Amino acid sequence: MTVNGRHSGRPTLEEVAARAGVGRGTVSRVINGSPRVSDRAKAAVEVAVAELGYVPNRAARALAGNRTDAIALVIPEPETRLFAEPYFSDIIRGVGAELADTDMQLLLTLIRTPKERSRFAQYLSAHRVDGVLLVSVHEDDPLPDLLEQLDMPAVLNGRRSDLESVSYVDSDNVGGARSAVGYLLGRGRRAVATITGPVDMYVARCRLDGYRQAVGAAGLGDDASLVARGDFTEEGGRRAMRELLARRPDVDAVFAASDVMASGALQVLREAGRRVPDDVALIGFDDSVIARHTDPALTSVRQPIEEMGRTMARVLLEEIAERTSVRRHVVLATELVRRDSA
Amino acid sequence: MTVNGRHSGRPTLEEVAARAGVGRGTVSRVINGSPRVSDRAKAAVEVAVAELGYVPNRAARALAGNRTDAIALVIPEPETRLFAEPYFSDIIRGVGAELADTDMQLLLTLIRTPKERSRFAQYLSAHRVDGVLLVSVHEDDPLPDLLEQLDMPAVLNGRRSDLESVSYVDSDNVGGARSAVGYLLGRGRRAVATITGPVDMYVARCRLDGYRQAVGAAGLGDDASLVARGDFTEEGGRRAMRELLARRPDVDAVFAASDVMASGALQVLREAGRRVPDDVALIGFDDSVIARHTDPALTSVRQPIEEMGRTMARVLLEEIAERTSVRRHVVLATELVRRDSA
DNA sequence: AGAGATCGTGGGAGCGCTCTCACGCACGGT
DNA sequence: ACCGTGCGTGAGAGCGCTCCCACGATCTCT
Repeated sequence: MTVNGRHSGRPTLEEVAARAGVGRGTVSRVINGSPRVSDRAKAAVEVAVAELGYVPNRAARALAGNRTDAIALVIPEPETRLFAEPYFSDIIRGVGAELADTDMQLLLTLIRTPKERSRFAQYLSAHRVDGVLLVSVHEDDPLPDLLEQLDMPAVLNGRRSDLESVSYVDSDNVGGARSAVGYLLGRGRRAVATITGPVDMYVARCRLDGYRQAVGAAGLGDDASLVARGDFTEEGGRRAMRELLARRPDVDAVFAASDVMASGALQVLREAGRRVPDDVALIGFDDSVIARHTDPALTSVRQPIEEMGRTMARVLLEEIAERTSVRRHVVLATELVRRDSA
Repeated sequence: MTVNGRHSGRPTLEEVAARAGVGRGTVSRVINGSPRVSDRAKAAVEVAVAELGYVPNRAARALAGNRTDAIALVIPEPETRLFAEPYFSDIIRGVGAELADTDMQLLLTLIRTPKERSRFAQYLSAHRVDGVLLVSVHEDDPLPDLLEQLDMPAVLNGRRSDLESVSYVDSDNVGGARSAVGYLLGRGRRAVATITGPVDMYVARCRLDGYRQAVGAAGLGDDASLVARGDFTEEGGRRAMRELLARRPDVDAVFAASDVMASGALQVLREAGRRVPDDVALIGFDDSVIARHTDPALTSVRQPIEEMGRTMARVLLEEIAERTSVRRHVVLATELVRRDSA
């Protein structure tokens, strides 16, 4: 049941050429959108392509053209679990949306063991993708450096530090934290505490910075007794909140650097008999599912995750297209989503 | 520059062969694990491969071998949002784990528009993947039929009906619902209601069936006034719960076919002044993040999602390996996770 | 001991593209 | 009229692999 052909497969370039009455080269030019083709030839080829239902063979193209038309989305596993839940799918949604009109393929690569990491390095040097999207980079992650060294187009989601050299797309963690704390201060709260993430994570430091900036801008001194260290887990949030309550019984607002920690803090506040938001206002970060389901629902800082995914893909495609290795750094704005907890 | 000289790329099969002092064919046999190679030749090749850091060129292999060593994970978009959030990442985690020791690539394909759907169909007929993993099939989804028609190895996550012909991996929705309801009955609840999903979804019907089986087994009649229809949304859960409360003020337990609906029901119960679990016991389904963060935390039926992902991948690989198209149907057990709501 | 069967092996013939080059042909300028 | 100059074009030469066939060497079995 092959169209009218002798062999049992998909039509090839050659067959299209024969049908259109042109050479292989001309068909190739039309397929790849080269301008140096006469209108007549182009039309003929397009007809033949349509009639035969021709679709280029990716492998052949990759082999001849020395490219792959594929990019990898790399996810270091340990992270995934920690993530605010919709994060992952939102990033993918964004990347997918941006890639939809391209014929780039999206390869998913999970890395959870050192073995898989080195496997991936090998993978990269075998040039099996045209570019890499790296989610949730750690400060001590060697992958970005490897990517840079191999001169492989790459875009990080987040960055390792202020000095990040590899291209990245990040959300404005500092600004988000600052506006959350600013909001609390604006509502007359005076003893505004914060529960931080692990301070060896850049993103945690940024949120703490934002807190400090807002507090400083309000003319309040930097009071260490209002800063408790968490670790982005619920239990960590509980612990930090207990600490805060012990140190500063007068606390009237808390900015937690993640919804998960805020959720933990909320439990402790309730147990301690503090009403939220009446006695203590509470703001989280991430605007995750959790935020909508706690009682009261959490006011939280939303990151434009899907937009980040889209931007990452766009930036990567640009970087692949122009072969120069100009780094791009994009920081997207966050948004304070007001609910009931503050 | 490339003919037989040192070119600037990765080592090729040919170079490995030269270095090992054997022919191209022999190297290929070693690489692909063919048994018909002498130990001596095999050792020599392995040394050469290691020394040169040889990694086979995927495109060349695909072109010559007429396969791709890639499978697609297809996600119909409208669904994704509905999903209990960790679902998606858990499936991916499972698939990834199973694929880790293979050199199969995982391609992610989002389908959100009819245009993308037809694009994907074309993609399939161009044979760009060796197999397909299809998440969250709808009953009227034409994709599985297309897959079957193209004779493309495929595994569904869930099934369209009892008569599903394509291979699938599903969780035991009927059994999960039955055990949840059985648990409620076992604790002495007598007016056990259920909030169903949309009845045009197979999974929703299964959970309703499980409910009916448990109620029937307890010798209680099938009481339509205890069945309220939801739609897997929170608002649907609220509406159904109000309905239930109006019809049966004596209701003392509710089995909701999803955590999201259970969360909605919980709000209505609280507003109505019913204590959970004292007055009304409540069980959800999915064991999602939400379940852990409501107050009280939801007892819920857990699906082994990651295990489903793993199984899907394993089944697909088998199906690709043996070219026969024997269908496989795997149903994995669920587990009742007891928390505070029942 | 001879005839087959079996094994390991090398290398030719592609797989379906892209790249490149050289060939016409139509122009413009002189 | 002449010669460039440019454009559109066809086709050869690979890209790096797998498949397959044929070859000699070894191993059976009568």
